[in-house]
Amino acid sequence: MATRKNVKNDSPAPTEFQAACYEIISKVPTGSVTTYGAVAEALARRGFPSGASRAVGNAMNRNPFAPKVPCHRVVCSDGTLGGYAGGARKKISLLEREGVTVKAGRVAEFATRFYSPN
DNA sequence: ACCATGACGCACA
DNA sequence: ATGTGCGCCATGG
Repeated sequence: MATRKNVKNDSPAPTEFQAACYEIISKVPTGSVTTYGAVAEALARRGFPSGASRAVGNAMNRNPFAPKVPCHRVVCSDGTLGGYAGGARKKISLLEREGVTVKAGRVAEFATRFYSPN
């Protein structure tokens, strides 16, 4: 039985940053959405550098727990969808399936749907 | 240790 | 309202 350290792991353990991201996103309720920037702020409150919205996107992209972790509920600050590892189409499906309407690549009633993580 | 990449955000024109 | 450019941070090679 090879020791873990000698085995090449396809699913590397998440960094502290990523773990924090996933934890935060997990709190976003069904039917609501949050933004990369909002998550970044929550991270800042947790001691991480502020303004890491882009890094958050990176973490989502590498999210090994998708769709366990609802990363599809994370959109851009202007209400546009942003990206999705499974394809934009997929992201839209998941959202609408949860009651979130997407119109012209943008979340309908964005301000109302928006959820601020803590 | 350095350079390149990317699911962002914001200011400007 | 739309498009372009620049800045920011965490990762991977």
